[in-house]
Amino acid sequence: MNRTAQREAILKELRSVKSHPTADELYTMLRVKMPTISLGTVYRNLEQMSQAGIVRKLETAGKQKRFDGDLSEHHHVRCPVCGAVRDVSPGTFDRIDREIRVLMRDLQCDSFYLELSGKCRVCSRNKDQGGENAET
Amino acid sequence: MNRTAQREAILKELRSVKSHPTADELYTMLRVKMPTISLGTVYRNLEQMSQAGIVRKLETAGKQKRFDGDLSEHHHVRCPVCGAVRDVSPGTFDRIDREIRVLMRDLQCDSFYLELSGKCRVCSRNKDQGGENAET
DNA sequence: GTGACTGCAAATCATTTGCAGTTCG
DNA sequence: CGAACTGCAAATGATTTGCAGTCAC
Repeated sequence: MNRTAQREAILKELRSVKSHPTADELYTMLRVKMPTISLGTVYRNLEQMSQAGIVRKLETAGKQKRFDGDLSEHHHVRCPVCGAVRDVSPGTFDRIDREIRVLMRDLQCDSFYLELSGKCRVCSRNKDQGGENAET
Repeated sequence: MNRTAQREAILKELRSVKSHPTADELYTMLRVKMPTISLGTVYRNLEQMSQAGIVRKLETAGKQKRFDGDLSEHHHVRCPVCGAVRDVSPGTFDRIDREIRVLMRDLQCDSFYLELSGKCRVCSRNKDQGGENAET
């Protein structure tokens, strides 16, 4: 894998945010500093880097894939209304993670994905009920 | 919600299989008995019935949504190679489920989705390595 | 030099939607 | 009858791909 300005910018941007952006969001963010970068390039590099294990492609529900530059083991909470994803403090699930891994052996599984669902700050505030634009 | 032949056929078919089919797979299966049904109708009804809580739309990874006619609480194992989904025997995770629900309170979450990843029977057999058509 | 990479545009895939005609209650 | 529903075809949205030119090593 070669070293290119685009790839480095993508990785740097992804690592600098906590928002688990989609490819498209990342593209928008990147264009500020690098106006000629193309969406295709962003997709290609994210795919490539997640194959290489440099970034993580989240297996979230919702149609758009989200990416995470933080490779440490941790779980996510996804807002069912707007789709935003936030981290669960690492450690919170340590005990549970261990127990799950034990069961995985019997089931011949080698990994798992645990996603919690809970409204984000913004969407809880909008208590105007909330049947408008739900995802999933 | 009206009662229509199409909707009943969809529900019956979904309940009769253990495969967690995609809308498209269901469409193919249904055409045998009901050759004029349209894919749009299958999508519309699955969405409608999952809203109504009659069927479950799975939050699996992978681009195509999968549906489950079994409403009982249980988890799934997804084959990372072919995307097939199978059930984990109910009960297996009871203890873990309870523990997760306790943590959910603190995190202001109201549900969670746990998906295990493990090769299905067919794909494990194909030990011709397996880098061909992986999903995710 | 040449293989990896880029921007761009067109293609693909899953899903959704508009519409005109049907069916259910 | 009027609302809910259907088949069909066209539209949408996310992601992928082909291509011709460019850059890294």
